[in-house]
Amino acid sequence: MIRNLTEQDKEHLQEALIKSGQKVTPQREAVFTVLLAERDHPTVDEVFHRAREVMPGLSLATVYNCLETFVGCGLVRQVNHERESTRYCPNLAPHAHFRDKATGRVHDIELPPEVLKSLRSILPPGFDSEVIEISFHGRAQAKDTHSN
Amino acid sequence: MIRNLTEQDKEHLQEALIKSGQKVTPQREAVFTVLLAERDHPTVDEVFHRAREVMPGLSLATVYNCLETFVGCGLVRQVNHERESTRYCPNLAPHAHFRDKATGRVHDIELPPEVLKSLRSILPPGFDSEVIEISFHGRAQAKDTHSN
DNA sequence: TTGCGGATTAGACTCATTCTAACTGATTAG
DNA sequence: CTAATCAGTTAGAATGAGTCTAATCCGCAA
Repeated sequence: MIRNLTEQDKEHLQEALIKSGQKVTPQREAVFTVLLAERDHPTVDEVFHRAREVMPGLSLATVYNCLETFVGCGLVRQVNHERESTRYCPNLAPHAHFRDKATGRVHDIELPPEVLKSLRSILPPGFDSEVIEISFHGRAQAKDTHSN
Repeated sequence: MIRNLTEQDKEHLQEALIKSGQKVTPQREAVFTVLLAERDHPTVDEVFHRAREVMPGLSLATVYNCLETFVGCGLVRQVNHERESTRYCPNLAPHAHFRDKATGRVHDIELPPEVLKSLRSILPPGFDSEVIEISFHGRAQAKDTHSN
């Protein structure tokens, strides 16, 4: 299930870490591998259990640390919905999230630049936004739209 | 600072509560009054302390209960930002939120119908959304834009 | 007056997340 | 080499928002 990182992914990880002055460690590789393997917006706990299958000694604190590091160097995004546990997503393209009321699943919704632009345009002068979070909440009757 | 409800607000509260089969109580009036008095998106704790000034015996659990009731009957909206404490907002018109990085303040941003529409249009067929949450995060150099 | 049911209360509890302090292991300095 | 340094990891304790529980309150109807 959890296959190894491709050379490309490995380089991507290395580059991002080194660029922000951090090291590549086995734990970070394991956590990153888990994130890429199944892009279903896992919680920290889910990442923890999946990564443990590959690296049994891994601690929860480390998973928190790794994920925070990845967020810090722009490798992954946090996804929050109401006050549920934070989920993580390696999709870096600008996108919104759709939270399925029935299943709890999170789907990525592509966000065309013109929509993004029209959103930015509603900000009054003097407001400068770096991040825009958009999340839908409702029902999806879609078959398994690979949630990414 | 905390003035009493206007007749109109009182009726609004009564109507919403009764319509969903619940009672008007002094506690609910107090909490609602606090929400209308200062529309700065207070946390539960802030509401609690403000309401206590007027009703010293009020318990935190009741504030949670009241706010949940209000959300349930559509009197107020919850505002969540990342995993910080939930905030409450009596502005019912469709609007987005702008979270000021520097001050932590939340400002309401009017949401024109055409922008809302363009947002809905990015959902693939089969996705049906009842709620859309939009939150900006950045810096506002605005003077005190009455955060509502 | 008695009983019923919704509302309120204090305090215990949960659970995601953060913190702490000890430990590890690689790299650098002497 | 050997020691010092330092980022990263670890287990477990601490935090804190929110929820649950069980007892009590209170207005209303029989």
